[in-house]
Amino acid sequence: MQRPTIKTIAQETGLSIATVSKALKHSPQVRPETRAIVIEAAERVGYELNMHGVQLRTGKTYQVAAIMTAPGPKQNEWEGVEYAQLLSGISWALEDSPYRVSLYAVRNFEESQAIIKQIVSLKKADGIIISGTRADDPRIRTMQAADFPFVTYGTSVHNAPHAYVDADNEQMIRVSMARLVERGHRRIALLNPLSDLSYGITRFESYRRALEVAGLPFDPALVAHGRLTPAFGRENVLTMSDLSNPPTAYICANEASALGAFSGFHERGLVHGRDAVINATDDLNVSQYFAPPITTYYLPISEPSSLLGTYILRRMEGEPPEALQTLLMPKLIERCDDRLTPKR
Amino acid sequence: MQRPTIKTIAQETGLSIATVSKALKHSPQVRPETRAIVIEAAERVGYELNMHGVQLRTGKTYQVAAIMTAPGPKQNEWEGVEYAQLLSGISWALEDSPYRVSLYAVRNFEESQAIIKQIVSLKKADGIIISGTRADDPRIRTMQAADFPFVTYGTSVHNAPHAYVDADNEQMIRVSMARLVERGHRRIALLNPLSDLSYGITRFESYRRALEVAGLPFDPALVAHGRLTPAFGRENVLTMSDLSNPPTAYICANEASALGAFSGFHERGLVHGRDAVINATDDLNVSQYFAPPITTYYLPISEPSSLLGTYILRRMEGEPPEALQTLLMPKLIERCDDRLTPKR
DNA sequence: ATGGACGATAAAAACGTTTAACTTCGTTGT
DNA sequence: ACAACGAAGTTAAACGTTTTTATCGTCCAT
Repeated sequence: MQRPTIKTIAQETGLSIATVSKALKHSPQVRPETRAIVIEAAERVGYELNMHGVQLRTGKTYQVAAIMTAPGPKQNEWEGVEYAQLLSGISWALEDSPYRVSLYAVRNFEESQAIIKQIVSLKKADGIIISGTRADDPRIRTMQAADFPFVTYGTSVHNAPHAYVDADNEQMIRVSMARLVERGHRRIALLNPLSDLSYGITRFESYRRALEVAGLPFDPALVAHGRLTPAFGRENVLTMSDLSNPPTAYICANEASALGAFSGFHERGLVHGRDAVINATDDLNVSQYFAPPITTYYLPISEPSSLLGTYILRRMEGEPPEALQTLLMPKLIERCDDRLTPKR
Repeated sequence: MQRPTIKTIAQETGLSIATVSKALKHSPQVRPETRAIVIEAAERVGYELNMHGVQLRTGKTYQVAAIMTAPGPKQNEWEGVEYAQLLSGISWALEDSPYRVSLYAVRNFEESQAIIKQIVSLKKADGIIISGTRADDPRIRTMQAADFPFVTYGTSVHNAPHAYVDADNEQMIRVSMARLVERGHRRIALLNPLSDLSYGITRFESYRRALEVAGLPFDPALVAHGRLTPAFGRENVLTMSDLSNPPTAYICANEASALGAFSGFHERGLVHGRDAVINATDDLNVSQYFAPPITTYYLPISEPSSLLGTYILRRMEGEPPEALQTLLMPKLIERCDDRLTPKR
């Protein structure tokens, strides 16, 4: 038995395939009674739309390309693990649509640039979702130049307005800094993402402004930029704690670097809460299991990811990008007082 | 300017589209000189194969469905994070092929079953990769009944032979147990995955056999089955350490539960290496950052994931499943002596 | 010379859908 | 009474491939 097509239904009902096609997509050109007959026949024979025919005819792919930057296979560091949840969130948001998530794993920025050019020029997808945006992101320019629907996880600074979802890094750092200063900290370290990433810049600028507001000096030795692995967190704690005037607080940009920071504490014999404290941003709800649990800004990854999904759908429907911009404020979860208990 | 098709090349060269098509796919029916002309013209006009035409004509989708079971969006526990690396590994393995990874995120086993039936019956992909296999897995039966190419991450017990990749859980537990027994442990806890998962059963059976070999009694109170979240690790340490005769070693099935176990240690005031030790399986190389670092069996996730990719390719080419079965032995990384230092 | 085989290319059909253009027929307005 | 119109369908073309079948020389054996 062959799989039924609209032709099958046409024969079954005595109508033409054109009418069947129109009936199935609720065209006003076909009478309700006729449509009912078609629907009935379709169900009876177990008809399912064959996307290949549609794709060839319409040129639409019904694919949303998710570009995932992950370090190469040799790189066995704990990085980018939140992508799993991100992808599933996007996938669920598209669940009731005809769109599917098509995965493009790339190793670095250049590759993502090349892939995006290819997707855009060869129309390998109808929409693109990217992350790891830069302040001035050439990929965004590529997609905008081709008028190609896309949503970014992360903002950009110098690009024309586009659809995005991001955590409110500016506010997060501002609040975080004020809270630490209020608790007596004067030397606060910032473990930041790579400095070409947009949110790295946002966080850094917010940090500097917060220092100014608090009347504290800026010390470049207390700021590190890098790939947010545990190794990064560990190494920076090791070097910064060796300073003559070491930090009493570390703000880590994610849970991986926070874990690494703990490892550095352990190595140096530092006690959390006595010698210094660690605060982090966490979207996997994992830092509650650290020993001790730490204060975090928690943004469940499911929120931005489902937004990314719905935004790309709406963007592909033609909604203007300005209407599809959201900054989400992570929730402060205070698991520590974060005041240092004086050594005695 | 329209995108060039084989028709464009046909006009350009004065040949028919049939000849062009054959030339491009290296059919022996076309003369080398003719082929050269076609290739030249194709490059000159910038021709790229339009997959939609191919798909409609041949019925092939050039999609590999990756079924990813992740807890629902409400469930904000750290679980399944290794999927990110797994997916990128698969994606890279398919890079030089015309195949793409199409992501299907599901919330539970039943959903994955439904999705697979759909993919198989509606030919929404040419191959499927699943994980979380059960001892007797109905999804495997579905795919085998339809003679549909697939590879599993994880073995099965009662199903007909199929392509799979897995860690050698039997050996891993056997070696792990022998090592702990040798170091004086008599009460060894097993924090195991859900008992309907194939590797949960493998691990459990290996555990029981190892106890027998060592002449140790089996105590059901020392075995827990569950979703491998940090919460699971934590809770089991809390309850097991309250036993009148608590375990002196915990074998955790992944890094998430090991992290949770540490959290339980912290809560109960247990010191790693004095009161008990934690060993774990780790495929993200993260447990080296625990405080203290623990002994783990490390299998870089890139290995199984790239194998999954190449296996599904070979399976789709018609290679028999028996040739596509691999158990990978994780590498023991001893970061602790794991002998208890006696309290004094 | 004739017929057959073969090698190289062309013609045409097919995959399943959408959609522009056309037909048919009943209704409406004048 | 008749043109104009609208509603509801139909016809046919098109999307870009692959593949079966047909065509046309050319070469070779008879």
